[in-house]
Amino acid sequence: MTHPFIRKLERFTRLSADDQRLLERMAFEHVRRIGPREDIVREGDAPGEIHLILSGWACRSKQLEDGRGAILAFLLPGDLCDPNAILPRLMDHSVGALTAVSVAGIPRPLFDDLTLKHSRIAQALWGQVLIDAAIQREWTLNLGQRTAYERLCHLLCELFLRLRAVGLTQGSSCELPVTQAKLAEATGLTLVHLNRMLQELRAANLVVLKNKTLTIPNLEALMSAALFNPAYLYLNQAGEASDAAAAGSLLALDERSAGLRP
Amino acid sequence: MTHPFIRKLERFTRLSADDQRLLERMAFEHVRRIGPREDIVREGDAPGEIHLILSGWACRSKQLEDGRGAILAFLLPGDLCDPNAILPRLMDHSVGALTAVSVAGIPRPLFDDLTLKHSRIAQALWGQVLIDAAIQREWTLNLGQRTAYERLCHLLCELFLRLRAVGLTQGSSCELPVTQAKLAEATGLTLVHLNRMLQELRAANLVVLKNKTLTIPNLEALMSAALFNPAYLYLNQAGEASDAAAAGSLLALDERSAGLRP
DNA sequence: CGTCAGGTTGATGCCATTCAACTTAGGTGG
DNA sequence: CCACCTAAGTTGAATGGCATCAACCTGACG
Repeated sequence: MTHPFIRKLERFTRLSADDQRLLERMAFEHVRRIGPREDIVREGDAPGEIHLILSGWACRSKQLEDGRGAILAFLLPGDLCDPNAILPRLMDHSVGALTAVSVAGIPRPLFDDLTLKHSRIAQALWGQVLIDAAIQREWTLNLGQRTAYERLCHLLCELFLRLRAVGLTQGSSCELPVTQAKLAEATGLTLVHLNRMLQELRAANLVVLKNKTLTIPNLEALMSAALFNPAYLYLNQAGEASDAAAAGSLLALDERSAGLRP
Repeated sequence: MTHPFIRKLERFTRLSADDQRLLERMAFEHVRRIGPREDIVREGDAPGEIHLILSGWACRSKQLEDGRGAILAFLLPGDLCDPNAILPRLMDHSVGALTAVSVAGIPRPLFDDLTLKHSRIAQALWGQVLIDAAIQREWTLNLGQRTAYERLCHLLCELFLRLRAVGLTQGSSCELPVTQAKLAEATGLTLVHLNRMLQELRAANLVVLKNKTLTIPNLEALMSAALFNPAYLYLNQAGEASDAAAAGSLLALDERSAGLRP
């Protein structure tokens, strides 16, 4: 019974049962709980820990001096917050919690030791970094070339597929615990215009969004409206198309980390 | 007399003289020459080599199905073309030469051996990957939040500073061997509008651009117009503020690689 | 019951696109 | 050497996508 984040790490390299156990223990021995609008890491920090999201949503964000700011990435369970920290560098952006979040905050020395002795684990982690980079490139394309409408379609597709990959979907639905304001920040649109695009999407019957729950009646159609090509997510073929009902993994995750709360 | 790309790699970790020699030999034993509009790596490739740019300009680019496409990054001497290849994965985008380019195409087996035995080198390379990721994030912010005018300012600032970091500037000037069409693709603007922004920049006396040569009379002013914060480039303080005249490194690079041409 | 965050709607205007033409410079062949 | 061609850059006018400003609505909550 492997955890979602471990399955996610195995997208590249197979991890031995030993490696897996080690990772799990490491992660669940350093759980930290973070409230909805708190920061996990702040710009300029010299982070002493590597943060791995266990549950909840977070985002990378960066501000201009005059106050304008953007969300640069959404971080979902299984995602690394600060790969930068793997090599000692200051953060060039912040990571903030969008919902209540539980993260594993693994101290650098421990982490270094882990990756040094277990090259497979190191490799798996670097794989995540490369996927993150691929996603960032796709976002660049998104903002540069797609229309507002396509942009929103694309973002919703990506989030849904990424959630499904870690077993956080139920059929054609998933949680979307973010405000429209946040979606606007992520798509480079104003709140007003994002709202209008969303309504067009609803009118076209491409999405149902109510009570923080997103339902995609026809994923194919949404993907085609978004000009979405999932290659950049490097999902495994069959294995990751499973949802929570099949994997039962969301609960497993939450029970575990909750159990460790002080 | 170290090469620019080696100095660049040392932005994080110090490399031993041994490491440096090894790297140089490795690079210059596998030089490949590539013409102006040729591809270095193509989307979907399963690359057998790691490519390092020795001279010339290249770019990452990605297309949508309907033909729209964007430049996602400019690659300058010292940059890695396909960090993705460090772990075995298909390319999710293409890398094309913008000018005549000479690249070191290091075969994977050799490369793996190198990084395995010399952890410092591996670390230095991963550092580059992380800088690339930071640049990509800044581009996301650029496209999402900055106006067309600021966007162009920002791009020119970044290119100038990155070139200066590898000794490819002369005073306040550098080569800018790309067409306006390419700048438009990189900023998410139309060619027409980019041209107009460029003229505004000229009128404001912030840049002089003629014959593929960019001159920035007042870098401070340009940076301020761009809301430019250089932190994300992770430049060293003093060392990398040197230009070609001081370092004499551009010539060194070109002579070497040219000498190896078949 | 007031307050506040989140969401929705309308009117207006500007930034950037689109379409279309024209200029300039470099290169090639007759 | 000029005639022609093409890539690159420049300019004008009209359109439209998205931003801006400003209300107003809704439900949750103390």
